[in-house]
Amino acid sequence: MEFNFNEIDKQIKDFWQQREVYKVSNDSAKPKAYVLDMFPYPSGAGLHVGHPLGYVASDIFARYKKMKGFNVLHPMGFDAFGLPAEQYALETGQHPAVTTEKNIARYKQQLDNIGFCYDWSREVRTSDPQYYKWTQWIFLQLFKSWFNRKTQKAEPLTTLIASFEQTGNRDIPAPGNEHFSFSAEEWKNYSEQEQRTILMQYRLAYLDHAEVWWCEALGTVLANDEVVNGVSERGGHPVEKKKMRQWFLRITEFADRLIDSLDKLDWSDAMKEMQKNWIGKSEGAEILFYLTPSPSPAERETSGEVGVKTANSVFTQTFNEEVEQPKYYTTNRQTWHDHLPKAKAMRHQPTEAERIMWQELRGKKLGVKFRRQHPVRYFIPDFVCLQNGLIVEIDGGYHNNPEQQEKDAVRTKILSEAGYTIIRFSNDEVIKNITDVLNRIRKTIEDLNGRSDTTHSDVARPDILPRGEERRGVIEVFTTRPDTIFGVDFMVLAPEHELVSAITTASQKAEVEQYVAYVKSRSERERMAEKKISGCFTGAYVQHPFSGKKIPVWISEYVLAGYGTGAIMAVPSGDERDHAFAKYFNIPITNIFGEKYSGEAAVSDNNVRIENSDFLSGLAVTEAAEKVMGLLEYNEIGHRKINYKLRDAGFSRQRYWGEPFPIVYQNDIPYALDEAAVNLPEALQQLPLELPHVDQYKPGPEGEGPLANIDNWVYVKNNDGETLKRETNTMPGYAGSSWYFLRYMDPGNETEFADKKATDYWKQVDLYIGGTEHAVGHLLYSRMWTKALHDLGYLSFDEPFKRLLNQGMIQGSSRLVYRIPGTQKFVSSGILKNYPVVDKIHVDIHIVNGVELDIKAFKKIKNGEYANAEFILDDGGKYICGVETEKMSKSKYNVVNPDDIVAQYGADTFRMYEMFLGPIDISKPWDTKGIEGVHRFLKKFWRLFYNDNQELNAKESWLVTAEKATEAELKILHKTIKKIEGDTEKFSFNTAVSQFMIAVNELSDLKCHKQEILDPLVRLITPYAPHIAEHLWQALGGYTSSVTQAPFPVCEEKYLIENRKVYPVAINGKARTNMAFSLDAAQDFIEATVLKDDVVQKWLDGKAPKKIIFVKGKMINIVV
RNA sequence: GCCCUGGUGGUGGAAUUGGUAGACACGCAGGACUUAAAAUCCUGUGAGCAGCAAUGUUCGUGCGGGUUCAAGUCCCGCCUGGGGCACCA
Repeated sequence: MEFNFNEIDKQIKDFWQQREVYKVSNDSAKPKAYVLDMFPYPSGAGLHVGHPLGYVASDIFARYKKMKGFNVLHPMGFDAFGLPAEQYALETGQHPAVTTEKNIARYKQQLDNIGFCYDWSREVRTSDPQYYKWTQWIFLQLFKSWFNRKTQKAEPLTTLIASFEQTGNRDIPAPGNEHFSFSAEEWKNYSEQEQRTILMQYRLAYLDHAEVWWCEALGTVLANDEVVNGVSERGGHPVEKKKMRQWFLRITEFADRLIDSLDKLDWSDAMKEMQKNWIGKSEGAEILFYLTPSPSPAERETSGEVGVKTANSVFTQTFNEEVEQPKYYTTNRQTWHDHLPKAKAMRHQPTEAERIMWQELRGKKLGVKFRRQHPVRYFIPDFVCLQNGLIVEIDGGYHNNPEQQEKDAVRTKILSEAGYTIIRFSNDEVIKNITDVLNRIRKTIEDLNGRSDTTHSDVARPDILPRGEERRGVIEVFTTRPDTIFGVDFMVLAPEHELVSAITTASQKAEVEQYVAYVKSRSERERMAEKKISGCFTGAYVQHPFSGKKIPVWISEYVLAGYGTGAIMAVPSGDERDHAFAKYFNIPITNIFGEKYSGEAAVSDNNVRIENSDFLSGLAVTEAAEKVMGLLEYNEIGHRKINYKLRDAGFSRQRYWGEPFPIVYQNDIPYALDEAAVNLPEALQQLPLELPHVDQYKPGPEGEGPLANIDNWVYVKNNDGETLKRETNTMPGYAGSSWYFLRYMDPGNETEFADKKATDYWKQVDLYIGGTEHAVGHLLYSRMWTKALHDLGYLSFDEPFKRLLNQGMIQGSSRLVYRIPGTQKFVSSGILKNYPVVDKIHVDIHIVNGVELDIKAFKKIKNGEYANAEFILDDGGKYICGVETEKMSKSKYNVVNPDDIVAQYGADTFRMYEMFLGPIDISKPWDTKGIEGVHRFLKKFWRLFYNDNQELNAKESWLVTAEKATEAELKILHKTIKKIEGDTEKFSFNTAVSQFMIAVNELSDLKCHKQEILDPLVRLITPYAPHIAEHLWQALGGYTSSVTQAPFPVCEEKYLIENRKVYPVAINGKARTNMAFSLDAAQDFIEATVLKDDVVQKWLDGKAPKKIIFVKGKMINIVV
């Protein structure tokens, strides 16, 4: 009987379906295993051969675990919201729900063709209202929660509000707005609107502003993907960045936990590395640099610290130009605001010495007005007389230690540079001899009054900073190398930094604006990848906190607004990009590395000593950094800071086909539908908030999504008759995919996203298989959602995927034709070198035979766009296409449909061939050649059971006997069981397939048709080739159960024991001969025997061996 | 640019993790069966050199160095393919 795979596939599928062998129960005495695939987006192109690679792997593993006695959850579903369906709707008018439904039906059929063991009763679809009801619900949990940094957990907002009412936010700074503080009293006095604005700064799902690509011509917001070479992909229209109000998830608060709990996970190091790098934790310091008037011509000439005019005419400013002087206060407004509460607190708890001193100074007792604990610059000195710039400080006894003195020296220096005079007294002096102290203060006041030119420029106390006003007068930078602070030669702000327009001088204005406009058209990636250096001087200067040097402030696209503070201190001698920038713009470079710095390249080595750096000279990098950070903190001009590359996740899309937000706005303040404050009718509070039907998918006004066009949906009336506005954005693709693995556990639940009992039973996904293209995005978001749900008490675990296996991508092998630009002439790839400039055009692989183009078919495609094409053929008279390996996608016309392969070779061949292609985690192009080998193997396997002569019927051709198996046969079987089990456990599926081939080859050679061998062999191959296995299993025993429920065979070591080993014998590491020895032979005996060997003798050539290396069970090496 | 990952015969890949490089397949060549084809089976197949041959011998895992008795595997420096870089999923 012939191996008729098509018939077998069909029969076996029916057999499984009738018996519901894949139905999974949440109630079982067996141990559980959860094996999950990343669910697909059902695209219009259908499933291609790349998708099943991971699915086959997980299916094999799931089946294997089942046979090993586990209750296995192995579900499948669809990530059904997304941009392509909406694009398609825009083009054709077909509703995304309709096309999605159609695509899903096709996907399911394609998946079933391959024989996966999914329990379809657990299918989920993210676009199903019964599913996204819970996506919306989880969103609201995030909206109503905050991250408590003390407990490192998400908590309901109620705990935050309780804390505000008790102590204000002094101990709980708002993420990203740490300077903003209020008291309990103030909190209670805020209006509801103000309170909600504050709460928004804490919510895990919050509103903020962010830039999106905006295309005026299309009237829509575009995805990065839709912007190609700086213009829209559709139509090639210009695009620019536009700020819009968007939802965000505060994933940054979870950054540390996302890093730390990676240790608990069984993921590849590469994957963990990628996640860590994405989160990008780096330790360093934030440092304040105060703006200062530009240096005088004299300062410029003598210091030589400022660049001169270059070819790029960046220093076009003339030296005598009047630069607008910043207005000086004792400190800038921000610092004042930051310090005032602290100063007040200090006033209330004076030390004994301070109390005595204040009694003597207050009320102009010395003739001048003193203030106590009054912020000046970065400090809060004890007593200040603003009239003549005198500061009186009282030090504790600890100021005698050298470290403290050094810190104070810096403080004194900064204040002196600002024009203040500082006198210090110790506690003892004040307490024991206040008269003497006061005399000295009087004397100093007299001296100062006698001085005609009081140089300190502070005039008055500043107003308290209004809430929300940005920091002015100071540039804050983040650096990971505070040790290099004396090497700072210039500052660079991101062009979109909020201070840029404020600090730019009149003469630089035009140039800066031009540069900012240029950058606005550039994507972040372009900016990072750009090798060409560009930038622009703002005309502004800041003052170095330690040296007082005046430092020019530039802007450049290599500094990104979103990272750190959006500003850097540039140290050309220590940073490659800063170095290139300084060289390009001719900015003088300060060398702080001595001989290590050649003048040609920045010193990237961290194992150096800092030189030419005042109090840091001679220190190693880490010592210097510590010292600087200590000084910065003590003097309040900066602080240690841990910075993350990770940004909060943008969570809105100006699109139609996604989950609507269960949010309404009242007076522009967002509320959850069910919040009492907005008083919506009961019916409007219910989830799901269904996506309304639309007939048009055109974007709404002002870049809003299509939902904004539906007035009768957007505007709702509450019970008080007020009109509220709905959120018109929808959620992004990753919303639904961030928690779908939970829904599979309890897919039909109407009252919860999943029953706690179900999540407690299935817990984490034991094995998650998917492509590396999701390495960061999806996995990071899922991890965050799981953590949040765990913290809020809904889950007992806080990591979703215990073990992760990344399948490599199956790439397409694209075919290209080359057109001479502006013509209809196509050049064969063989003679391409004669035509240096050509357009590359993808052609459908189905009209290419190997690499030869079917010219007739080509002329017919695209409605005859190429009907008149001419071809410049190569010598063989053929048109040979170019070949490129790239992602398999519809747009590249390189998609191979698994259905075709299954029809031609059967599902089992397809499954095993995908596995045989190579290691699961390696990317490889799809290539059908070689599939014959796997198919032949299955036929050969079949012939162990049946004579495949077509004329014989099943009974006549049956070969299996009840004969007793030989030692040799048992050895083949058990070695195969061992290898398959080991390979399956470690996902080495390609070598497992090859072991099956070896076993079948060997058994065929032995003409083995014995049930004793073949019965376990059939069970062994079941996970890999379930259809043929089921058929043979039924034929073998007429079993009533399915082989998929049979036990996996067990390897018996007793058949595998070897007592001899053929050793390779090497001379100087090169194998020269083989010699067999018993495994328990003594080393002496082996060495002696080996040396007698003819071949060894020949290579020894009479010389005595220097050394003999014998590794038991491995090899023998003789060193001559 | 940054992060991750790969590079081994004509091709896909294997190599117990430092111990005989090329398992298992594809392809190709030769042969058997057949009127023929398909299917199946057998033999050979990294390259060079020597030899009628058995065989011997040198080279060989992207490139250049290094460590080691021994390197595809470890270290340093390059070249190069692929994936990701936050609105494709």
